[in-house]
Amino acid sequence: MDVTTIIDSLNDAQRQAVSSPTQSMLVLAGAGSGKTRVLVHRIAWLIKIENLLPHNILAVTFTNKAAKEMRGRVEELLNISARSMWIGTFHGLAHRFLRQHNVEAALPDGFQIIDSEDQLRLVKRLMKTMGVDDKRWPPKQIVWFINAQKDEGIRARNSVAGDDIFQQQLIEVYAAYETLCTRSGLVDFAELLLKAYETLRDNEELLGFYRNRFEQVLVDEFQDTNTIQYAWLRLLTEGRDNLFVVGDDDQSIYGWRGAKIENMFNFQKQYPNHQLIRLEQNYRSTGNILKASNALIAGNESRMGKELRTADEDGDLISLYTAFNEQDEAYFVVERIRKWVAEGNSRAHVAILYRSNAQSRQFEEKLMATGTPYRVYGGLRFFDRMEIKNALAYLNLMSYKGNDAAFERIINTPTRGIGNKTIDEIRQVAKLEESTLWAAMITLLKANHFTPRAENAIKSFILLINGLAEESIELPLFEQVKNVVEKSGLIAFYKKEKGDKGETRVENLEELVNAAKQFYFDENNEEGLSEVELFLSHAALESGDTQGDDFEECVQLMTLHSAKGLEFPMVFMVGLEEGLFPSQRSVDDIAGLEEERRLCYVGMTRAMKHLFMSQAESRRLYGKETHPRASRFLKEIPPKFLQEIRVRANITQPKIGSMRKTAKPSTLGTSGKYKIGQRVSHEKFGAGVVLQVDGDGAQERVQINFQSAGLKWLMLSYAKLETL
DNA sequence: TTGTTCCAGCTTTTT
DNA sequence: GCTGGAACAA
Repeated sequence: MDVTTIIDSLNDAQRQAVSSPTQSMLVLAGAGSGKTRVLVHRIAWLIKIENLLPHNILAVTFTNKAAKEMRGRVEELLNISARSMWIGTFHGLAHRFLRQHNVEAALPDGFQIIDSEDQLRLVKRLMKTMGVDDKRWPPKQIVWFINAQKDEGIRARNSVAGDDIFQQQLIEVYAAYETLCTRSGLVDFAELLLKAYETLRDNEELLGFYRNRFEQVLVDEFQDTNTIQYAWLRLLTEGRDNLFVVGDDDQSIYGWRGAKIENMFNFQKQYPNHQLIRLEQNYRSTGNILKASNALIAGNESRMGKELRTADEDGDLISLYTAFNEQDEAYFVVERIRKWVAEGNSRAHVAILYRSNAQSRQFEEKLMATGTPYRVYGGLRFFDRMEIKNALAYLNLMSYKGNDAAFERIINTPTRGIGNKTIDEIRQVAKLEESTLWAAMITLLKANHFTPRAENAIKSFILLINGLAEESIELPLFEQVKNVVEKSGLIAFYKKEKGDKGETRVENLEELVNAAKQFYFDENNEEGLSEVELFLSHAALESGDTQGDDFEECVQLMTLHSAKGLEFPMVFMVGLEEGLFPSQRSVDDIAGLEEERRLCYVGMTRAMKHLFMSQAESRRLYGKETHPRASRFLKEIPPKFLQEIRVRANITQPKIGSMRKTAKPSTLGTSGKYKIGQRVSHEKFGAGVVLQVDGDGAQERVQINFQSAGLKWLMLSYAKLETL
């Protein structure tokens, strides 16, 4: 292996970043400038040229997907196994660290991870037993407070409220929540980070060991780090000056969940010997798109300064479409996509990006009506589904009886006659005795407290859990899962649920067994976990990708946030209206507005060749017709990069007063052919009855109630309908 | 224990 | 205007 394989394919700036000796470095990597490439090649350089062992490298990312990709690419480039290298997410690495040092961290051996949903449930429960008014202190807000405190490294005991009663209550719940988690061996996401930080900070030996071990610490998406993550990185690299961070202040879009863009500025002060490298060569977009993006982001005050260049030609101008309403907007977008596909292009190369998830519906409807395959990102993930979480709760409780979150979840799921009253009694005793729910249940049982009926139910519950746990010892993972899913009665329970829902749930449970079958168990895992434990941690920390990856042959729909890191030849940014984008809730302060502008920048820089931006003059929002003004961002893009598209020259724009009519489909049935009540047949959906007619000309569509396929809206110009 | 009805709330998301 | 959750009734 010689140097050339590692640096030949790089440009000057990239090469400089990759080939410097181990030291602190800040790589300002613009969109599409080969950021991941630099990280991968940097690691390769460290191993091959600086002779570092993979074991001596720490690389941190934000998503599992990024971590996986980086490891894979390093292995591919060097043709080695990088298994001993610590590459992972902040949470994943903190988890591994805590498993290895659970004694020092004062965590029980089998501690378990809870996700945000379980966290909220616990807090709600807790507030009820504490008698906290959930009107004045909405549980969501309390959870937000707790996590924000933890992100800042503040424990309940260090939280200061002063005379503020409201604040005092928040802290009181925080403290109680901490106690509850400690007692039941539960660790939430923020806790993983905070606990890892504290353990390292307070244990000189450990700190010395890890500082010594990691010759270079690399961080991806540094602009997204929060206070505690940066503090942890600083601990690890203090005195060594070996922190290599890559980030882009212009793409910081997660400030609202604690990311501190200031970390980038602070880094420059706190690592005075660092080298600063700017990657400004863009390999993604054509000239006009890039120049327009540069112009937009230049409107932000707090930036480190960076201007992307491309060797590519100017290419298309950005197309701007002002739609009459959101229907029209969706129609326009879908039409353009159809045209593009008809010209022989791939659907998978098209993305529709919106500010909020609710906007996807219009596009889905139109795509569906035209029979265009599409995929929406960012829905419920596999491991987040109720039925899956219930099944996992059984496994959790079996391996750790103290897990109150799991206990609450399944004590009466499926219903087994343990009602609210009984559970409340158990909760009371648990609170009184400061014990776990499981222990409280046993106490009450021994005290002959329950009515015969409840007693029976509880006994059989205990028998079930213990029985499952015993049987499991001998079984391979997937058999355990299968066993649990069947014997817990979950399958039977969901089979009874009517409609497709129950059926899907049963299928998902079967899929869970499948997932367990395919789960790769590394017996020598550094966490030192058993197969089930590892599977459960995996489920909690990697609940399944929502990030777009395996692009099937379909149009990609996602929020601007989830588009970060991706690229598409053709991009539609929709809903560029004041109040929507920038969001109404961000326009009040400069920081919020700048983040929105960065979001817009992120969206624009996703486009490789064709960028469309659209707005609607009228939009239904929360059931009300609104007439938003064009987004300020559209005005911030120099007009020379824009080209207005007018496709409705021959459509008279209705006056504002008459707009309501268009929105109310049934009043506007103009079709001569299809009247309400008309029976029709469709080649795919079969026979049905026309319920509503809407729009005219090319936009005319009808709603049909199909006997087998249910309600559908169909565009008349595409749907092949026959009157019966 | 389940089904119904009412009511609040309503960016962005990973782990 | 829709949805999810909680309160209530049967």
